[in-house]
Amino acid sequence: MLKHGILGLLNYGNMTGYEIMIVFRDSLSYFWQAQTSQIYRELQVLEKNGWIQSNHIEQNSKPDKNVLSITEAGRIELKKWLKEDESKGIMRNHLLMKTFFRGECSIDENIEYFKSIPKNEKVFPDGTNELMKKNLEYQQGIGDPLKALYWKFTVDFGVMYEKMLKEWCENCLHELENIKNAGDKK
Amino acid sequence: MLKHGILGLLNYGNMTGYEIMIVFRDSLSYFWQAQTSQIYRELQVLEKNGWIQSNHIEQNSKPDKNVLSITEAGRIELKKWLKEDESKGIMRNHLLMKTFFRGECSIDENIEYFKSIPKNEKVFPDGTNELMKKNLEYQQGIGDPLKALYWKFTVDFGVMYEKMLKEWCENCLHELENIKNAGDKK
DNA sequence: TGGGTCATGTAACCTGTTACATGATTAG
DNA sequence: CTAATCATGTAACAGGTTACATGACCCA
Repeated sequence: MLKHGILGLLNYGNMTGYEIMIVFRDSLSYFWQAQTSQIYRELQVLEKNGWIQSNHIEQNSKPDKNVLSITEAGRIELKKWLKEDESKGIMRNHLLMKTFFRGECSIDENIEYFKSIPKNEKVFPDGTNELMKKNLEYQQGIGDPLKALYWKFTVDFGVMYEKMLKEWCENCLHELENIKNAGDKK
Repeated sequence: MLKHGILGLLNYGNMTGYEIMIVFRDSLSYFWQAQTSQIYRELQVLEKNGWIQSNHIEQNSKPDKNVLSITEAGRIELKKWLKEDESKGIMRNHLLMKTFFRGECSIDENIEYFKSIPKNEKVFPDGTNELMKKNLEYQQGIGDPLKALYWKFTVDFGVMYEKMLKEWCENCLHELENIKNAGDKK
């Protein structure tokens, strides 16, 4: 999946491993995190597969760099990946795993727990405005507003997710407070 | 994370690796999938850490089994895990990664794409009723309705998530159809 | 002179996936 | 007779995390 993410970015234009890392950090990190170490490792694999080419460029006053570009085989692979619908529904939600076992804690502790989630589990730590600004920058780099639309869709998802999470916490809190009050009256 | 999930289940009662796999498949798989191979490997680590004990039981007419039980050290570890709030917001959304790069496909293809998502990305492939039934069974096994409440919270989350996903797809479809119609008129 | 940016990675480890292997019983 | 259930795993590989290493330039 990361392989194809990198491939997709290189399809927009040539980049160094470092620049790929920046794009991940600024624009994709709210739904996919990638460490530099992982990016450089995947780049080796992508090159071995013949999906990308690297071009060593010497620089003065800065370290040398490897500029990566997507190959024709890489474009074919990218299209192939976009067409297939795995639809495996891979989900690994750390938050729910912890929630599942909260019965071990007291109701008061759990009320605090659900109050803290919307604060801690922010999808966009710097807000969506920052992200939209970056989006616009990249859009100008790409030059195709239709492509940027799909970027926006993923941000929309994040916004809706954050809202849903807040609602869920409120619902859970109501139920817990009802139980607490019922217990107090007895 | 899987380690602590297993620990949490063993805290409800003694189980074999096989039974842990069943619980994952029937009750947790909509937010966490675990292969048997992984479960057995983690069980070895848990035992090495002194968090669980295994008790070999010979059976006639069935293969022998290892019944696992949580130790005092395991209970302490479980509580510790529940208290700490990593709040790393680890998110790795395959769906959004693919959406992000949909600009490579035509609008018509993408309309089909967003129509297919609610069908393919079902959180509960067998519906929530099945899950609630299982939940009730386990609840009777545990004997504590308050603990089952947190199980229900996680199901609530799944229901809300599925609903949100559907809405998101509809929003995306509207935007795409507007663009398509604007293009047709020209 | 110290921290941030640019730019590259390696090594060890942990976690998750896929494929394979065994073998008895039981229900259709 | 065949498929499912019970019950155990191993091996190899893929993907993700953490820690470390290097080094120059630029700005305050």
